[in-house]
Amino acid sequence: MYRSHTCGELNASHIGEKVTLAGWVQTVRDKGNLIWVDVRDRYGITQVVGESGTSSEDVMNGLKELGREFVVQIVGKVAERHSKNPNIPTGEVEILVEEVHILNASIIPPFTIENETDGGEELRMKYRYLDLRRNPVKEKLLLRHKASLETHKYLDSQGFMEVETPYLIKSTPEGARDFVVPSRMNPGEFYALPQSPQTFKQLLMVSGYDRYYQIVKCFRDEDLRADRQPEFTQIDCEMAFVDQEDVLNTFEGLVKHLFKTCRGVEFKETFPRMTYAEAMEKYGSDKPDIRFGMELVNMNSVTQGKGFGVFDNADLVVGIVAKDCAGYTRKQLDALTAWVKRPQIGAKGLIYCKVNEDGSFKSSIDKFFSQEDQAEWANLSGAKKGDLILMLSGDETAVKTQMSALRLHMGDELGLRNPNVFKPLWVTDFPLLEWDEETQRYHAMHHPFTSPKAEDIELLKTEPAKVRANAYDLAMNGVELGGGSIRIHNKELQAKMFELLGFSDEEAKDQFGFLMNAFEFGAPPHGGIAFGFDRLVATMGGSESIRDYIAFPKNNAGRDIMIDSPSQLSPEQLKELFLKSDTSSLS
RNA sequence: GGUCCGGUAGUUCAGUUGGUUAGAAUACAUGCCUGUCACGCAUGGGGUCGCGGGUUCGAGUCCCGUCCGGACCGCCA
Repeated sequence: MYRSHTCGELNASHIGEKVTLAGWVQTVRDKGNLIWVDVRDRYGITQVVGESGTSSEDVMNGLKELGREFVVQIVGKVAERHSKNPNIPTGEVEILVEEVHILNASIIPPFTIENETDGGEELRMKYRYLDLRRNPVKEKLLLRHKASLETHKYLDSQGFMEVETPYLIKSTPEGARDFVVPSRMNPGEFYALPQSPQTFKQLLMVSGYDRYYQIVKCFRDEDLRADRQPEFTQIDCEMAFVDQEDVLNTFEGLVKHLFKTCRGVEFKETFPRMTYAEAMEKYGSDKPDIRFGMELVNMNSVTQGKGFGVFDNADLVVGIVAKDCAGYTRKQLDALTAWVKRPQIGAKGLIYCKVNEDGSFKSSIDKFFSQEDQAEWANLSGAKKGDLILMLSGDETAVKTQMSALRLHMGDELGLRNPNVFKPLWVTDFPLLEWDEETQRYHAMHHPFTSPKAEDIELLKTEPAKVRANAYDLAMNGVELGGGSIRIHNKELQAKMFELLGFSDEEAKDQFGFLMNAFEFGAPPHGGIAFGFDRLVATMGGSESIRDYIAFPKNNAGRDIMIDSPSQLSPEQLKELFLKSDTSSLS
């Protein structure tokens, strides 16, 4: 027996007991005749102590040998402390050491294994197994575990059945770039790793498994972000004999359950809903952060036709009101202007208008607009005395995106984005298609299996861009947590969709023939949703980055710097896979 | 494919207008210390200033290139 207790469980009730602990040395505080060692494991920290005179010489010498992160086994008696430490659960007791066994030594760790580590990001990732010893990281992974467990519990309680689907599947041209795997047994052919189990879960509906779910890895070979990894986890769900209302209600239940059990946060109200069109109009985003207002205001009617060319030539002049910011200094306004002009945002400039406390107005374009004009701005935008109006102008789509970014930036700057406040929002009625300039064809906005709204089907022939889909997203705090749709379950309509998306009959049959065939054997009406599990957990934890919620994440170049992957293959391996090692043609 | 920021001791960072022997904190080592818990005190070791080239009497500092890391745009059905 290596241990009788963990390092997190001893308290005053154990005083006098003889115990054996095992764990890692957190710190040694050597005062010569008195040596304390903090022993740490997953469960906590327990202080052990040796005292010259009381403890044997062996014990004193043994304790003196210890260094950071040594693995030790301590045998001793639980005693009440002379001076207690109220900061830790075991702070009332300590172990009077009788035996010290070094189970393994450790070299000096490259960064301190403490809550507030001195290690930088790169170093912590390189030695991720050490980083994982730290409390803050451990707690994030525990939250993830808890969320996973509660997802299983909840969906099981609702009659959902988990079914595993294959990871080695077929590459399709739609959507994200596929990760591919060469097939040794089939020379020149490749599997693709799934971007999602989409087609499989639809086939399961045809099979009659009318409530399916899976917590599943998905793979997309696209560039990374703080909230995007090439392999990530989804809570993937599908239901048969449901309409959109059924799906939304069911999974609103899941999200409520998770926040209640994992965070102690209760959503009493039904989640608010907003159409895509409304979200774009009010927030310039399909995943608006509604923890704060600062809605976009169309200022065209009060800014155009006054001889200011920049506004007159714009499709859209859009404004937001920053509460109580009329006191912004020139320096602050210049910084905001520089911020929106960065290439990532791409605005040409930023117009401001201060609504002063005395009722006067001060804008960057006083030359073109009178005090009366500016009073109209305040009136339309709802700006009050002491507020600041910020305006951007230009092409409608671009300027809304820019203003959306500025709105979030102002929200951050004004402290309106509290990570411990959670504001969910269903966004519905997404467009079915979007025009892609590059390929000069329509792309499915969600995916090609999404059904159009019944009342818009006629538009498919005349104005495809205006067709709305039975598609929905769950946004929370400006993050897209999940999305789904009611699917097409009719072969003819599915064929029509492929046609609209520029597939020939041949291509559609070749790539999705199995699904089309299945639809001929009695496919039930069905629909579903998938949640980004990493994002969901990160959002619950109050973080915008999912990396800390993944045990072994990749860096922003898609590398795992700990195991140093990806890596090259030997010529023998390449030969076996019918691949050439020559990469010189790449440059 | 692109934009921005960073790279100096094991680690986190400072380093002035280009100018003497590159500093601090922490970590580490040694010694002292009987109630510490961020222990304290003293002493000590520790540097390819990412790499390559250039400008200069002189480069951590300026210029060019490159590598690595981070954030973002494009991309992500």
